[in-house]
Amino acid sequence: MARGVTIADVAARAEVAASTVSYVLSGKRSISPETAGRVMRAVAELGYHPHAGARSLASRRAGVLAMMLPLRDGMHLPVLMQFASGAVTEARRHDQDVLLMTADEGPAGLARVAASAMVDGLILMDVELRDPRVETLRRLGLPSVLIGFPAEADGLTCVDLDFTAAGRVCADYLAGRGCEDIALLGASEAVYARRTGFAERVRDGFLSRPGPRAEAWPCPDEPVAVQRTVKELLAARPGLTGMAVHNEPAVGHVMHALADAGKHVGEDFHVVVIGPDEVAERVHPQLPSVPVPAEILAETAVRHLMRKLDGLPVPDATLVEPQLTVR
Amino acid sequence: MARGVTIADVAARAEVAASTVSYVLSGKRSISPETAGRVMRAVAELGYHPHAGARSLASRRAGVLAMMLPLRDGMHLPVLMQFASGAVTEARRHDQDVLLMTADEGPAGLARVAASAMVDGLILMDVELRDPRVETLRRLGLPSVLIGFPAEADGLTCVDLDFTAAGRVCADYLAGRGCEDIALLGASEAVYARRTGFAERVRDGFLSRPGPRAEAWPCPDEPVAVQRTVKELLAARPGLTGMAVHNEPAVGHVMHALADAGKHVGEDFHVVVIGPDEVAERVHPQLPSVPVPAEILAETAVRHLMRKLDGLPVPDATLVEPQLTVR
DNA sequence: TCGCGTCGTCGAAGCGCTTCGACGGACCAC
DNA sequence: GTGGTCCGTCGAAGCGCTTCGACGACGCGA
Repeated sequence: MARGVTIADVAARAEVAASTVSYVLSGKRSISPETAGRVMRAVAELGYHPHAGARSLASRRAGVLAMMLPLRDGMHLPVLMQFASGAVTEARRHDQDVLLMTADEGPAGLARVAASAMVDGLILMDVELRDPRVETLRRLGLPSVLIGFPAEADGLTCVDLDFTAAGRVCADYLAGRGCEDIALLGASEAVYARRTGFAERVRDGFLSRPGPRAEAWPCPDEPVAVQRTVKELLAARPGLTGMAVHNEPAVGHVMHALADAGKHVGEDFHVVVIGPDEVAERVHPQLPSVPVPAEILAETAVRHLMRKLDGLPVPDATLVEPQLTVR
Repeated sequence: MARGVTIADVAARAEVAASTVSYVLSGKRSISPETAGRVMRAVAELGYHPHAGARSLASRRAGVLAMMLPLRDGMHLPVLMQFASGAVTEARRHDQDVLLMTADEGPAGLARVAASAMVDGLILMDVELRDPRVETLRRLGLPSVLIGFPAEADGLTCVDLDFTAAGRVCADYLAGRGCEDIALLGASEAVYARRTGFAERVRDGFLSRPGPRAEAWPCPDEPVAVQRTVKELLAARPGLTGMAVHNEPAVGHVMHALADAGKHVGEDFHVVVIGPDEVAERVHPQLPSVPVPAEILAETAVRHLMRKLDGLPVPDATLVEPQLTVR
């Protein structure tokens, strides 16, 4: 491989000054069409790509966005991946690259990438109510967008699924199937205790719908416990005909327990999942679901971040509408 | 936020030349303990982090690895995510960051990051037998490690699960449970047709075990088709008592079909999954599985890549041993 | 005593790019 | 014709770092 084509090579070939090449490429000064043409041709012929380091040094813009993902537990892996994929795709549309960080780097990691001018902005995923990274973020002044809402969100740009609406959509769906007695099988108690954010909001939305009699139960993750919980729920509410499940690992076991209890899902009993499509597709029968729209969230986050980098205004809070997929 | 602490600030505070600071930090020349101590103290007090762009410009090392993931179909999302996570974690141990790229950028993307000196090396995931990126990679001479094996792997560094061994492990497991008549329910025909790599290898490994009577069937992904396939298989092989399933979306439906056919999995019939833990855990009963060891592959890949960057020798091909998880 | 090798440190020269100020030349209005 | 504006282009000055060569100071053997 050649020792790297520099702007000087391009300039020489196009018979202009290096600064002219720079201006052609950035469009920051007007250049005559002939000159620009010659430059562009030279660029193409030489396969020139500006040296990222040099560019970031001179222009104080790295062309890179950092994305910090939670990597222990927390959100569901496929969703995370969709998110990452969506973010990269959208970032490339803005000519940015994406640096992947894991949450275990914590606040120090943020300080590091900020101080080293390695990235221009940051997307922080899976933000918890009391998140130590948020304070660091404020102090660093690094432009950022959060997925999720911390307790004190003032001055921050946050994006998330409208979980309240998601809960309501599920209740609506069940009501629409004629259910008059429904329940939400939620996350485990631990989740409610920890990041008291979306789990509550789903519940509130679910319970807010006037009409059917509704109730919310927390639900553990382990197979046996799931079966027990379902059994108890059915015993406590004999008239139950519909259920929303907001607990991915439990879905398969819920279905099993319902079958054991003699319920025919899709016929005399209705189930809707709040979770990824895969989960809802891989049980029998396949279920309707309200997934976290990871791609949309990612795109929105990147778009907002780019606007901030360009000094444009963005809304503080953005709630994305849930979409029910019927199967 | 301050306008960035530079090496000059550190030098001033430690009362040495900037070059001395640089040498302390890189260890490339010997520095007296006293001086080094003063420098390190200044670094800590000022919270100095070298400017990544400047460093890469001057040293021709970016401190960044690129990771190119397939983002349409292909590998299973959670595995990809585990992989990404493992790679980032391992990369940080070597003081490297990870840039995320998607395969849709294709060869041009490789050329771009290579020419812009944005990254020092590359990890290419989910390499197919005939992969257009491989040729570009050869031409660019960018140090790289592939996950998967292309048709012509000479001169490349490749890492992958030993799929043949994985197939054998499954056959072993079933034989160990006393099964004398077993089958492999594999990927859909399309997968066999496309990236004729691991699907075949699993099959060969599975069939290679002497002992039980064994056979391999391709299997579609759609619920109904899965059920039909299982039904046909059972009809064709009435004595069948064990099955390995190498098809993630199908697992749940296979279980359903087996139940319909009156088989009691875990008792008179045995099933083992080649796929992620989640899939095997979320059916009833939970199944033993041989997952793709994403973290190990990622770590191995990063480690190999770092060795290449340091000019050390690495094996051309590395096959990671499969591990069976019994539940 | 002198010369020479070592060690620790410094200064300066880039790395490749952006950006600022300047400078001809063309064009316009008077 | 003269002066004032643009317009398109250029040259040079950094951006913050690494690295090379040099240079005192010191210790050693002759």
